[in-house]
Amino acid sequence: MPELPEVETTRRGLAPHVEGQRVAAVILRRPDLRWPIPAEISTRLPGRRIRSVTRRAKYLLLDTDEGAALLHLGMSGALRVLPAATPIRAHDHVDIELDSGRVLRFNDPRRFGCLLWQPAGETHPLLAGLGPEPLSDAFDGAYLFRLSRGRRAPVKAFLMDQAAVVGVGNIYAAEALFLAGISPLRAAGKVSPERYERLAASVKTVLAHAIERGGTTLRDFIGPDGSPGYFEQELSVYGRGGEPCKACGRVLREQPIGQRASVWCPRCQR
DNA sequence: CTCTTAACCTGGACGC
DNA sequence: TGCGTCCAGGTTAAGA
Repeated sequence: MPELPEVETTRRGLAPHVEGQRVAAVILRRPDLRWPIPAEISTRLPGRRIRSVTRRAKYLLLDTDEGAALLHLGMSGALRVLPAATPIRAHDHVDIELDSGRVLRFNDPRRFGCLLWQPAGETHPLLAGLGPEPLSDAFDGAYLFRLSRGRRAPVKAFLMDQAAVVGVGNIYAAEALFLAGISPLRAAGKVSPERYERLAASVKTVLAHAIERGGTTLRDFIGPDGSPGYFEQELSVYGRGGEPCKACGRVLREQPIGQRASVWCPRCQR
């Protein structure tokens, strides 16, 4: 469930406890997540020092000199740093034990997440086709406008396409489109350059603000220290179908777009 | 290419 | 209390 802000919140919480630590052991309790966990996680990771914890799109990378452990939280995954003796709970699939005596524990009820290995100097195939980071300078209105020409899919689906821009999921796509005043149903190829400037700026604003708040906690998400995120208190449209628009009072419309629940204000968003 | 659809898996909420 | 149904923050694979 985590979108970019939740993954970034996880990264920031993890980093101080994980960076510089040597991996003492890896315990796999459930070797089949979305994909089987490759042998390298058991053979290459133990004994290596974790140089840094980085993020690309919604993936987290534990970087070592030999390569990187590549983690995705899927819809329901969570990473926590815990004392080594912490009792195992349901869906605690992987432990990465650290020299500090603590353990990095991966819990994922739905098992849509993954734990893969990226050899040093290589780019994992899953990372190869990703679009730019939304908070980078490479992502702006001109980029969105150019890429969207000729596209007939709804702009909301375009915005959630990780090949177009990474990190924007169902919550923040809805919020950014509201902030930009653009209907999620509008064809991506029919949005003007001016409105794409507004959309790019809205995406950056919404994501940066959500990161400041520690992400959005709806059901599953908890930060690495066990605390919830506080951004849900500021959601304008997501999850508010049938309720009044906070800007104009009009009843918010709800309708699936691309098989994802979508909410928007028919007056504020055109 | 672009776009749509089904599928992966589990738990919680809701209606009867 | 129990059971069936629907829904959920993501992503890929397959097909049109």
